[in-house]
Amino acid sequence: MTRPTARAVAEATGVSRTSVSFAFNDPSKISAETRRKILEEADRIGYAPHPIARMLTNGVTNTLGLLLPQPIPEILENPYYNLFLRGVGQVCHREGLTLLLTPPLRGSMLTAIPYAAVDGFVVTGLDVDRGEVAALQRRRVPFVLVDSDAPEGVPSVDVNDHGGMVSVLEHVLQLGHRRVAILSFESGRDRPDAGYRGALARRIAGIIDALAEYNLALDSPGITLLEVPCTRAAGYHAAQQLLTQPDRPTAIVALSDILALGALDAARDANVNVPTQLSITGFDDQPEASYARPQLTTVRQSIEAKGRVAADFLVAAINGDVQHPHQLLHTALIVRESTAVVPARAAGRRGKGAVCSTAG
Amino acid sequence: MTRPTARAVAEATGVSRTSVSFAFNDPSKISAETRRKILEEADRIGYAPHPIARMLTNGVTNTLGLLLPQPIPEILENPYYNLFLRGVGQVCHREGLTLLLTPPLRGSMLTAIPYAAVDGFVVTGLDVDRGEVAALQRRRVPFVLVDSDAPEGVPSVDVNDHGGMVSVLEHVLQLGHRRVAILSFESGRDRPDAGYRGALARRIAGIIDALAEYNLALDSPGITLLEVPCTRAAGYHAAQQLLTQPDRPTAIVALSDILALGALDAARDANVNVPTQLSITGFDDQPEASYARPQLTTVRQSIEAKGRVAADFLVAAINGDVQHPHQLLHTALIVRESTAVVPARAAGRRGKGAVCSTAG
DNA sequence: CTGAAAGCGCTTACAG
DNA sequence: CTGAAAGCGCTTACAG
Repeated sequence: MTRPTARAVAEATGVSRTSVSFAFNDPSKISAETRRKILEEADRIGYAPHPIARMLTNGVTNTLGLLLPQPIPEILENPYYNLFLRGVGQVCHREGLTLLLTPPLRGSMLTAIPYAAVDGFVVTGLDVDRGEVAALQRRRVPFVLVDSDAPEGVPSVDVNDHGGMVSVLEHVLQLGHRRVAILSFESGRDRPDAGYRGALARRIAGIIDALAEYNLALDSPGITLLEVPCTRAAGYHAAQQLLTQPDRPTAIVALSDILALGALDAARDANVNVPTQLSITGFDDQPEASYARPQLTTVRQSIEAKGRVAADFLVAAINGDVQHPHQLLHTALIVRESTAVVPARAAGRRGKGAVCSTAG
Repeated sequence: MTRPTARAVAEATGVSRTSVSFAFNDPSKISAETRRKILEEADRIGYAPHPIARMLTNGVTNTLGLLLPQPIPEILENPYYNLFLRGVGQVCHREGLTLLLTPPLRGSMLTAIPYAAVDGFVVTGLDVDRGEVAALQRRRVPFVLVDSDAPEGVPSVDVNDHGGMVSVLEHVLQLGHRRVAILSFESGRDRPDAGYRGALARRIAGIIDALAEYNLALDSPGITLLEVPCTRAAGYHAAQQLLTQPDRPTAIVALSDILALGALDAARDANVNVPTQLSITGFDDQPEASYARPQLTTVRQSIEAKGRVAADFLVAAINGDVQHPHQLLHTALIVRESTAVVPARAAGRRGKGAVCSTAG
């Protein structure tokens, strides 16, 4: 019942364990006949070199680790990660590597690291504030940071979150919308006052800057910021809430397509026409965005490219490349069918409201 | 630049390597003070026990392997695997395990096995004909077979493919359809004459049985069987082809939702109304099936449950449970909006065609 | 409570 | 072309 070892093959074949190893790893060092005998016996008893012993000796696992911020089932619910995984998977395919999904252990991403048999990590969703990067560096394991705030000495991949957010919000404001709900995914901050980090921080900054051009701010009347879990259902419920408010928003700017699609569902069920009565925008440009009806106006980023570039950087780092490349991928505003000029009635109401408040 | 070892910690702290190991694995065996000193030094130099050395010694990896029939990027394009992975992921989460995605190595699933540092494999999409199972068994690695033709001594999980297929095809035939295109995903057979295997074989058998009730067969006039890659695009193109035929089918029965959704896209673009001019059915009941317009009539199977049960069985096998459970999950016909009685014109034409052929 | 020693299963210079 | 030996880094009975 116990696994066959090289010793068993060696004894049955009458050769040394060295020869058995050579049969698998360097056939040029033994005779063809010896090799044939060894492989035949190995096949017969089901022997293959123990992968872990081999990894220990060779110091190579041929496995890329993907350090995740949430348990695997939650990660896979998010289409974002599906695309990201594909990008990483492309590199795995090209390089002949396996991919280890490494969720947090006892609630901590860092704790999971020393248990993973990998050559390096692609790190996504890490809160990089409190010494996490330093801890990672001390481990002497190659890694690449994605969508974080990477310090100089660490390879990293990001997208132009700030620019993307500015462009979509400008688009909405140009259409005349002034009652705008920002639908954000949860920040993963420990405390509400901890401040935003990484990609989300850059998107929020983009929102603030775009609003400022119109003399608005996050706390201006008519501007709302909601944080919800990053699921279609959460987008649905948040939008449902918003649509029942007396002075409901004329535009919902979501920080993720999945949230925007949920909002689209809610509008349909509430018989609110998009875009004539309500504009909705997303972020990501996932395939779903163009399958939706109306097709979603959104910010395109190539999530797949992000995964691919991150894995490329990791492979380079594993191969001893001492560069620490930072790549910033571009974003682009994709205007489709889900945005339109603010409804006349709402614009009128807005005017009236402004007069009222001036009078009051 | 080299990784710190237990020896380094031991020397810096003035204790033996044994004590260092105990500090991490069995604190009860050393004094609290000694432990504190060791952990402090370990943290300072970034030491943690080498995961691979630990795996070799302990004989446990805390990793589940998922043996895949295609490269990772292709797998992730298929929403089926997303759901399946979630099910497996749930068990990983519950048990505190990581998940290794193991694609074929040099084109072979079997070749990939001896390189993976895992405690066992969930095996999906394996062609179980030619001794693959025997090879797997000889390795003495626990594994669970999914959607295959598992022999008695091997844990396995399947769904009622045959019954599901019978019920959906009966539904379509009862609605009067006699020009029916079966849209199948590719079988992965080496040769066209190799015969179907596993789940696909059972579905095809279900089709044949349902047709037989109506005195039809796969090669009856009006019945078509197409094999295409399992992607939305392939479903689209296949349906596009079918819809331009002179005697185009009045129903498309797809063996997968993703194919059916592609067919739905094609019908919309060809201005063919579903279901009044064309009925379309799927298989799986993925979330997309009910988001689609019209909502898709399909066969429900719980892909997620399949993954979960398979992983449960694997965990049991790893824990030395010597049972070899086989589980057959149920399927159910879900009638929604994409099926309707055969169009009168087509029914008429069919009648006329029959008369003609009799006359001819 | 601590330490010297064996063992997990392999690979690979090195000597023959 | 083949074999004895060291080493990869750890864990854990066992003796002190």
